[in-house]
Amino acid sequence: MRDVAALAEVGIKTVSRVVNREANVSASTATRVQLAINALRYEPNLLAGNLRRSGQRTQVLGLLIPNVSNPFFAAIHRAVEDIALTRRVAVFASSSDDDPRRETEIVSAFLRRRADGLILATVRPNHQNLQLEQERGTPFVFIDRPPIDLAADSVLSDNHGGAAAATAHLISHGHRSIACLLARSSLFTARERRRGFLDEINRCSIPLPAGYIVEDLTNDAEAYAATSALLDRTDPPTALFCALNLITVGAVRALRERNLHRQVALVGFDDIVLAAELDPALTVIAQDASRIGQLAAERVFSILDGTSTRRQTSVVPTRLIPRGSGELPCIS
Amino acid sequence: MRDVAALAEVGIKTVSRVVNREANVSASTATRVQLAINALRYEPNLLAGNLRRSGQRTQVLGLLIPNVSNPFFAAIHRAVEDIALTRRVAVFASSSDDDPRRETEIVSAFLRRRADGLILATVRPNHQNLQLEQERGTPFVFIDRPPIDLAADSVLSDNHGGAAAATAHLISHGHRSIACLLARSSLFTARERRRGFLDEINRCSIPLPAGYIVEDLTNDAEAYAATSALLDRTDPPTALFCALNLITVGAVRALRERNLHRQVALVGFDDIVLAAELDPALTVIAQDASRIGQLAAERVFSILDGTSTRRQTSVVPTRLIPRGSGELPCIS
DNA sequence: CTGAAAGCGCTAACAG
DNA sequence: CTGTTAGCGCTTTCAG
Repeated sequence: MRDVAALAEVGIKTVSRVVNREANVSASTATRVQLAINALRYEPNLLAGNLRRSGQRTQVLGLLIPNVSNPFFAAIHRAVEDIALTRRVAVFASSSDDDPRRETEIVSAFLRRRADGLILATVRPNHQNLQLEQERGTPFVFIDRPPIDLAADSVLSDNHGGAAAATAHLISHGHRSIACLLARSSLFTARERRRGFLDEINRCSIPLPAGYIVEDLTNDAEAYAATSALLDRTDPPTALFCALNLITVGAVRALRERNLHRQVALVGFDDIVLAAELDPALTVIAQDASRIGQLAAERVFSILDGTSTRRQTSVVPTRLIPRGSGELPCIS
Repeated sequence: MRDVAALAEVGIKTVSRVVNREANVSASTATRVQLAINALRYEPNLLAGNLRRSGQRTQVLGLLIPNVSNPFFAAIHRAVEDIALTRRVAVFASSSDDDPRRETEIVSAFLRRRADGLILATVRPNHQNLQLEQERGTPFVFIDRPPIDLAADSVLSDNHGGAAAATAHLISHGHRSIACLLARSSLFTARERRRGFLDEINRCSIPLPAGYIVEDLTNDAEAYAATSALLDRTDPPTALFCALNLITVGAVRALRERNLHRQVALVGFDDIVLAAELDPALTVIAQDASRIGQLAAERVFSILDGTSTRRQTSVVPTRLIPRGSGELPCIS
């Protein structure tokens, strides 16, 4: 900036004014400065500027998700990025692998870099450590999973409603023998979907044999094994509710291997690429990832702007997409 | 930091030493400082520190890709993140939507934030604007697509080899009537895959009717339409080479709609979730996205470390995964 | 082993 | 309309 000022033969503050499009610069001076900027290919140092700038804003958001390459969370990431871009804010996206230690490390890295706000899909069992930082004015918005012991904003999917809708859908097609495959029960989403499933099962007085609820599935291989075991029972289920996209993939593989994919009904949670091209096409409960990301980012900015009045928890609706696999009738 | 120093009753520089694990601090002083840090929940301001720190490193990388929620590029992102994490470097990931203007905007935002290095999947027709910045010492590594008129490192897939292998595979299964569906020809990858396809077609003296090469497909809907048109010809192809994951999705839909999916062979470029569960399962040319991301990140750091001797272009091999759709014999 | 002074590149507050 | 001075939070340099 000093070099630009020297070349344009003005004070350093005038350069600052031109760069920040402040008022009180004559047109002729402004063009002279702009010429110098172009000649020197000067890019202002945003970091240095923000150090002194009012509010100490860094124009940076931190986004913590289980995996940047998980389609659901990548879609959230994209939505956050789009909202941030309208305010010229950049986004740090990091993968926690659902590991609490890694999460702590990453959040600390965001804080060291003075991110203006954080959007977190957390796995930590508590969030007391964030309270002080929150009181200092850093907005925290929790997505997909609520904070445990911290009063903070959150944006969640309607996990309970979606799971209940999936279960009701299977029941309405005659099924009375429905198994449920779930992710790690330490995850809020897994517990909520379990609750939705059970509530509907109980409401309709559907019997639930021991072992029909399988929990703590972490990947498609485990889901494949669990589905295989279910199908090989003497009392196999006639329908499956798969409460996670990766679980659906594993279950489909097990069904196809036994040539049962046209007999055993299936509803998955979360939409998947090519789901419509399978035979039968997959019936799913779709989550609105874009909406979640959008709401979370808007929430961060409204807290930053002081527009947000009080803490909110938003629940984003899910949508049942019938495509075939969930409409297979009960044949036994 | 001043508050910590006051509480621990030491000089500010001593706090700095403890924070940065520098030598020359007595154990007793160190613990006193550490206690104060914990009490105040002090997080050092990395931005302020980097302003003066030698080398002016910000510990930040900028990653520009077409879309953070595209599975191929999201996998690259994840790999870059993992390499960066080992050096405590954070990653800005931004989506260009393959829009040159948006790309320019994003690159400039990275530069203003003084990213230590940039990894770019570019769509710009020229890169002269980056030359000065490169000479100033900022490492640029191009992924997926090489820079046009800038001497810089790049990490690419073996597009030509993969496309040739796909084509040879179809030919070896008896096909003599093969259509090729391609992405925007402004993209390096599309042109290379076209070249691979054509080279193999010519090498084997396979006839190529007019219209068998469809270019500039941007999404699955366009691919669906283009495939439909091909299949409705009086001389329809017996095999398809789909040079992009989204194109494969659209083509599969068109085939299934006509109930031709078990007759017309198909090889796709890029692997897809559920590809193995389709009927027939999809034969694809898989790219090694993780490897691309890993190599690119390592390259950035080796330039930063001064370890890299001279500019390199790495070509990451592709791999043909036969699953069924590419092995359908020619029946006409 | 410890701390005071200077300064990274920029903006805030004020004076001309 | 323009420039000067101080200082953001930290690291460097150098003197105790």
